[in-house]
Amino acid sequence: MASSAPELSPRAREIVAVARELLESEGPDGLSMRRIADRLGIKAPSIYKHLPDKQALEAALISAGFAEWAGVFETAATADDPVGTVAHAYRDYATRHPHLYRLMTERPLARDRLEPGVEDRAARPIVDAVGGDPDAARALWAFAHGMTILELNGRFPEGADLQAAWERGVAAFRRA
Amino acid sequence: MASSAPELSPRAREIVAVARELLESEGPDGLSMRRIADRLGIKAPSIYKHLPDKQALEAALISAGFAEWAGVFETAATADDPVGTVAHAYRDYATRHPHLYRLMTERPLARDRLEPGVEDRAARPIVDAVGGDPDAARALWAFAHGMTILELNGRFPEGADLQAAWERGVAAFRRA
DNA sequence: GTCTATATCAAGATAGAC
DNA sequence: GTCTATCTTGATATAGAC
Repeated sequence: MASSAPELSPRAREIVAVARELLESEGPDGLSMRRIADRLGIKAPSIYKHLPDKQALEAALISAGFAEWAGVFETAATADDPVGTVAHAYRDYATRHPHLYRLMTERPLARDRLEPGVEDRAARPIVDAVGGDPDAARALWAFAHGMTILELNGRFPEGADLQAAWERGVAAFRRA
Repeated sequence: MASSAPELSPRAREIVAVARELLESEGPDGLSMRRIADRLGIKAPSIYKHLPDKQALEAALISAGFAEWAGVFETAATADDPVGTVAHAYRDYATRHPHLYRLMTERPLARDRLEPGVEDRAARPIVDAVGGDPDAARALWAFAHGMTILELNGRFPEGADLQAAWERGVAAFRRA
């Protein structure tokens, strides 16, 4: 049996909130126990009285991100053009939260430390958007993630028309 | 003007060869100056007599990877089903060299330290495969990279039929 | 071409006092 | 709930002798 995340104390929640601010404003280097403690006006070891380790902190941030995905995608999946709207929502979220997006997607997931069910809740609207086929949903997700992360990494050529590339991919998946 | 990579001495090439073995067999942790030196039977500082810094080492590995991509994709792009064949070649390369694949794709590219032209040579066959449209090529690349890196990161569910997901995506891009 | 010694930095985490 | 002091680990890189 997976263990799943324990409830967080109010103080732990404050710490997670500060961690998120730091991650979003300064990137992964901001997400160190010392930097978080500095921002809180305490010392790094004190954090360990409220959270067992750094993974717990990251898991809380990732769980929150998935919950936000679920909300955004659920709305998008009910639109006239579900594939295009979900893709747009995906890109929009990643653009607004690039560092959190990386944290959520760039490494293996410690699923047993997440809030139970959040990952599935985030995924379901994408399956719905393509009409219920999980294989098609995975392909669409791969396209959206690839566009997103390659753009975040500056991997497309200087003058590339990424809007056009998104539209090409979305059109392909809309048809299929 | 970008500076581009200087020629490597024979000894530097030996170091790069060992670095590649270590990267492929042990992953990114194997790619440390100390581990490379150990394998060569020398001390880490000695490496700096042959290569200016670690970035030079990585750039050499990445340039080699792009050159290999170019070779594989050029063959694939001339097949009956260029989109499917290029996608298959892409997945196959990443499966055989997962750690090098990560090194090549997961971070911003230090383009001015690469062997000039290799990146373009690797990209051209993909553009050819989709009939010359760079936007479509970028979308196809994003799909292939997304499938690849999400699989490497263990992000698809346990029993997911990834072959089916690849086929779904390829079919969509073949049509478009 | 290689060595030793060292600089520099930063990270996560623990023990135990208050 | 927070502190100080410390452990442990790891990395890239430089100076200068041989």
